[in-house]
Amino acid sequence: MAQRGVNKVILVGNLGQEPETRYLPSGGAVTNISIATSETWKDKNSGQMQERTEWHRVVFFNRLAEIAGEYLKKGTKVYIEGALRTRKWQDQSGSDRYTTEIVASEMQMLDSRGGAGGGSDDGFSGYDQMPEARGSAPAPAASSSAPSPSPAGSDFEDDIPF
Amino acid sequence: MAQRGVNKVILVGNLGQEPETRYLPSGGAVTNISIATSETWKDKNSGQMQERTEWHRVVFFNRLAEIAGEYLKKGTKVYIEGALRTRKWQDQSGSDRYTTEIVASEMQMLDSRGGAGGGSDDGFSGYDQMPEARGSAPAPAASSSAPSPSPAGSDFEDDIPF
Amino acid sequence: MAQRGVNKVILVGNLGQEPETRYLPSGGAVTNISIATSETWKDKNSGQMQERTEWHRVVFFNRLAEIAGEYLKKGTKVYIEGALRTRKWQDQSGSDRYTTEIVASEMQMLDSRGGAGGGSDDGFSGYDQMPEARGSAPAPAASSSAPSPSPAGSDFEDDIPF
Amino acid sequence: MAQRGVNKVILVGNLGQEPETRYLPSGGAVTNISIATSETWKDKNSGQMQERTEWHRVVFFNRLAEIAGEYLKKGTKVYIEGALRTRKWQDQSGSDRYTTEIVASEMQMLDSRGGAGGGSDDGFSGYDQMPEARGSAPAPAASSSAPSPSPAGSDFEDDIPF
DNA sequence: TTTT
DNA sequence: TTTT
Repeated sequence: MAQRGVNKVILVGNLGQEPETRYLPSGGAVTNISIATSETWKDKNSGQMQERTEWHRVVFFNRLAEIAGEYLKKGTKVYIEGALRTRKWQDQSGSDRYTTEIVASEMQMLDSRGGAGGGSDDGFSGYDQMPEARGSAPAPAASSSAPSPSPAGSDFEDDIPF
Repeated sequence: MAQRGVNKVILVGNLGQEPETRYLPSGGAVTNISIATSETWKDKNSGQMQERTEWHRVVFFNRLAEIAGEYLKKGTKVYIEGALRTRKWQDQSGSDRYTTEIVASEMQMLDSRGGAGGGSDDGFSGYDQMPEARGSAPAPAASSSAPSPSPAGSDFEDDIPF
Repeated sequence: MAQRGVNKVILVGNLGQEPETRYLPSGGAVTNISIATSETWKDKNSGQMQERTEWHRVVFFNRLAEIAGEYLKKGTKVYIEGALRTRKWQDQSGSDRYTTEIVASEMQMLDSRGGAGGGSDDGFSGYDQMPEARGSAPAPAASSSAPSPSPAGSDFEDDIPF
Repeated sequence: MAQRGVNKVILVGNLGQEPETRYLPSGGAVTNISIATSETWKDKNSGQMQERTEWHRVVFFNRLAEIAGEYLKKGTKVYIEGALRTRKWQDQSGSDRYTTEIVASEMQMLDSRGGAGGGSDDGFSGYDQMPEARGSAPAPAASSSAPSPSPAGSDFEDDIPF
């Protein structure tokens, strides 16, 4: 609820594999995806182009997890906003391990209309059925949620500007 | 509630004057502040240092507006997260004018404890009483709100990592 | 070169019209685009869905301006990173007017490869020919430029992690 | 130099300990810091306030590394902008480990004037001597660098707006 | 109008 | 003026 400091991550990348959704004892959904970003540069010594791909583990909770699990696919390009979280866990030998993930609070699909006019027999056509959403807490039985910046009431007229 | 595209602004700057709070007919608070950011560079021709200050109009609604109106002061350094909104209005001659503002959805005071050891007889000491908050909609009688990134439930233990 | 405070804008939206490129006396290119972001919400009173579209003026300089002018088209979805700048100008009656723009420092095209394997007879296939770039200053005869986050040298091996 | 996708992190937090600077064989500086962000929330079941602190490993290269090593101290509040990078390394038993860090590309000190009028006998008074900077690549012998958004040339007059 |  |  309250934040001290700022912990914000913004990613745009493509899913490297299908999302994985599981359910907590509380019933809340948890979906994990892995998305890639990459950078290329020319090596100063060899003059050769180099490429480096970074993989990001992203986790969604609750309603966002359900949406992500349903609409995201391997290869989908997504915009993700979230926060860094490093989890501690034990490997088989009992020693501590740490994994850093992005806990998503917002997601938007960036691919256009489900594939150039063809196919998509599940009827999903891009932005029509929930391809964007705001997150909520992974707390037990938490509901989805989502307010914020948001529309001006009738007290503030807002027209097309320029 | 739903966003198509991303419209995000992040600012860190100082208030140029005292915040101004007013109330809508609905009872909701609206606070305006103006904050400065600046950049300096060396002019290529003259070799002289140049400075340019940018002023940003920021508007808060509802609960955030009350907090901003109460805790921010002229000179305060703040972190603001919000969205761009261009409002249309008419000047005295009836011609259209446009003003672009940042509708704040999150705010954090960045100054440390209440001001150089002196005064501050209201007992406010920096981070102790609400110096950070999340926004909600300027809709009539909207409540404050605030979900997001958020705490891990007991299903995910999270300790100090390194 | 030096920044006091933070002045950052992140946008993802579609161009409402073709980019407009012009050249400064110095020879530097300047490209303007207008991109839309929108939000929808259910009105509390009427229960009706509402939509509000926000239009953002974005300006590119120099190399980025050339790339934007060449590759962006009406309808293109783009990621933009930049800074807010409010310009003062005089209208025909000589009175002061202000226009707020986003001075782009980074741009990425988000549309996928010109349509699922078909067509695209101009040979442009998405990411292959410059659809992303970093900006530089609008200073006279400024060159393009662009370092930052960046690749790890051989001192830091970086492989695929998970 | 070129980015495919977006990999951006924005942090505001305090250093948990003194920065650690070392030098690569190439002569380039590398500074590591650890900064904390935290969030508090009320537990739904117990009604108790909970707090969770997240620690972020941040690494600076070259010129930024020198500045960070010189000016940042334990407790300093900083704004960091950077990119996520997961490094692979081997522990003593030879098994693979991964560490995720933020490679800083921009840094700003947010603490005000060196301590409320008192002390600071090194003469450092906040923003006067390099408390903000942009990063460059960790490549061998890389120089510092860094342009971007940036000042308008004389072709664009930019005055105080409102 | 801030801040350095 | 875009997009869904």
